[in-house]
Amino acid sequence: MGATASPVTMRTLAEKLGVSVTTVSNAYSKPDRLSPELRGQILATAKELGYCGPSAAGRALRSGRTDVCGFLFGGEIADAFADPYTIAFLAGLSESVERFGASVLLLRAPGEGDDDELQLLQRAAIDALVICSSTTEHPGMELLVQRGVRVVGAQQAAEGDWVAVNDEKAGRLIGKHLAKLGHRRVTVVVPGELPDEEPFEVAPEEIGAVAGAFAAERFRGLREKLPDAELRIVCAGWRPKQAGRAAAGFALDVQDRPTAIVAMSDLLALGVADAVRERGLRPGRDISITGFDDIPDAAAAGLTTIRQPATDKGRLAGRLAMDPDYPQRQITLPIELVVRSSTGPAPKR
Amino acid sequence: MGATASPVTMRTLAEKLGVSVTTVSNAYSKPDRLSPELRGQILATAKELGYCGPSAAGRALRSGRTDVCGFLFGGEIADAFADPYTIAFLAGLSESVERFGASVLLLRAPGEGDDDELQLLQRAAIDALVICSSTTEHPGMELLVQRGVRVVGAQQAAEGDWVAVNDEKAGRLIGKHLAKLGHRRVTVVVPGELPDEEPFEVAPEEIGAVAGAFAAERFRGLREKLPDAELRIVCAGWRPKQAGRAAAGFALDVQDRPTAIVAMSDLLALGVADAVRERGLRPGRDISITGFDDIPDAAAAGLTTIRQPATDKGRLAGRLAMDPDYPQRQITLPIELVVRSSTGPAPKR
DNA sequence: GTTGTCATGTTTATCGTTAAAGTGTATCGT
DNA sequence: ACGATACACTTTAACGATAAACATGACAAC
Repeated sequence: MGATASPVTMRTLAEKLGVSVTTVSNAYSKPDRLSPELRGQILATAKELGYCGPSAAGRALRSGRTDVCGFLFGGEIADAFADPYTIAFLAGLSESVERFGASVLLLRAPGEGDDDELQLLQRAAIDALVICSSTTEHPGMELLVQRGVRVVGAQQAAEGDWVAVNDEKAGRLIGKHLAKLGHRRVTVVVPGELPDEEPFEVAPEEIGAVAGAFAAERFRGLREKLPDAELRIVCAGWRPKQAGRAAAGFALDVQDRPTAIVAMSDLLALGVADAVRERGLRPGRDISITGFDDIPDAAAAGLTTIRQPATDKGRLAGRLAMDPDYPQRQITLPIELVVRSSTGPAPKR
Repeated sequence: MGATASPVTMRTLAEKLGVSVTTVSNAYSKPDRLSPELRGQILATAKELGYCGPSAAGRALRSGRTDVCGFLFGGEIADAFADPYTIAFLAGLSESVERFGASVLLLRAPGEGDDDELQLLQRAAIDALVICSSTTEHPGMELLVQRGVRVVGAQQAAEGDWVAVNDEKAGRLIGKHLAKLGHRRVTVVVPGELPDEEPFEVAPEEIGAVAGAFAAERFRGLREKLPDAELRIVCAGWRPKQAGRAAAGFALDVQDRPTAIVAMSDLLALGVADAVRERGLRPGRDISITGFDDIPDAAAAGLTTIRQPATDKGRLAGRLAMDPDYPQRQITLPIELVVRSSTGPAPKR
């Protein structure tokens, strides 16, 4: 009735049963430190009084653990989650984090000057942070680390924990494939922020800043296998349609169009393929297209791509995040070139 | 060096500046309660000492607020997030929750006997919980409410907070449309758990238990407008391919096949449409198909569907979740029948 | 001159839990 | 029969922050 929502705490239980609060606590977190009978009684009384386990706040404050793993992604949530790769990664992460009795907190990467976002990230109650976005460089990362948050990246680096693929090797695989097919004029489509919604050309030395270190690595590998090719780079935003427009503006509706387009993700590649077909061109014959990730749609679309184990990547990232004692802190996962119909010999002209 | 990570707290700042801890606290959470100069000093000192704002744990314990909104979804994360509707909802939710300076915590709905999942949900440090899954009925919901967590549903109910559409009306819209086109034999495809990976037929009175209350409501509306039609219900799992198999088994490869298939989501409808085309049948001519949600792919596929504002739904859910004073606690959003080419007159036979 | 109000702080008392150390009894090897 | 161990608890002391109430001086209103 008038009784305000009774705050049932461990103390309530302890008093009712005539035991110490610590014992109640142990009933939950250290079952082997009290007799099974007593533990049974405590749990039964808890159920009876409607006590639902140690309060997260109290536990977090005292023990320093929150059992929450942050998931940092760039850009808008709708864009990020539109990519099956991200979802597969998140699914793996969530699965493994769950095994440690923890949950995943969604966190948007703060923009350059965005102080609110930064605060949200800084103050977040998390034990660890998994970074899925293209860049591992983010404002305020050092503070997080200093705060004791384990940061796990998704790309290779000299220091820190990460689960990644060898992006340079991936670039080499694509480059070798295209070189063998005779391509000498290639346009690379990378993701990135579009200030005016318009795609723009990127200089090779700026590719890391625009699209992330992973793109720079892949480009390096590509260049290695196509040393004397004419390579251009276009930043195409995050969405497939934007990629289509970018391809149109910088690769399809130009004189001396490239014979191949290398997209940094399958999602972008599919957008490019659409634009190609709209112009009556045949992917793999008139122009070759490659993607990255090998999402399910890639197979259906016959897209040549690099397969990377997205779900495993997430799973391992979760493991590094939740288990500080896991020995191997830098993990490289295998990749594989999957050749389908979207690539073929460079047309002679 | 040997210095263990210094735990910089408000006290550190307070002592260094010779002010009270409360004042430091106020510098962060109640800026108008101290002079701007002092606040400036405090913040500057904070930066200098590497203090990154009030600890979430301490704040949560004392104030009772966590600035976290739970997002509860059913099934596997990969399945849930494969549906553009869910993502649009989540994007809206995330956007509005962010405006309140909070973040979103992913939580899986606990299965019947799954105690671990239940604990994860019960103990989660959240101020509010938004339920996106088909059912609002979940074990342990009362305890959450009792704990003071605001629960926001995504379907109509007599009590509690929700943001939803009128599902019965949606059913009527589809029913009326099909009735006018002369359909008298209709199979309804609903989502749900598949115990053996096999689709199965569902009795009308069980539809709520299998697929959720929303499906029952829609069926009721459908039945109202097709009073003397022959209606069958099939549970098809969560994925488009599963829906295709279900349609095959219960609607396409049977004698006296229905003239229309009503799917409870566009995702399922697209799976059905694929199965239909595989058999050389033409959607909208040989057999009519309807979906639900109006996801982007629906337009491309020419799918007749019910449009519902998924992102707005998420946004408003976030608002109800984070703002206990928001006056309207039960919100019905508009829907609209979008007729495309996947429906047409029932073929005579 | 008295009272009231405002701005700007401080003091005090927790929020609910767990780590660390301590207490008392039973069991065991020698 | 002795100290050593193990067990099953209890006591003590925080973890870091904020709500609520109280203090102080300035300034305005009457």
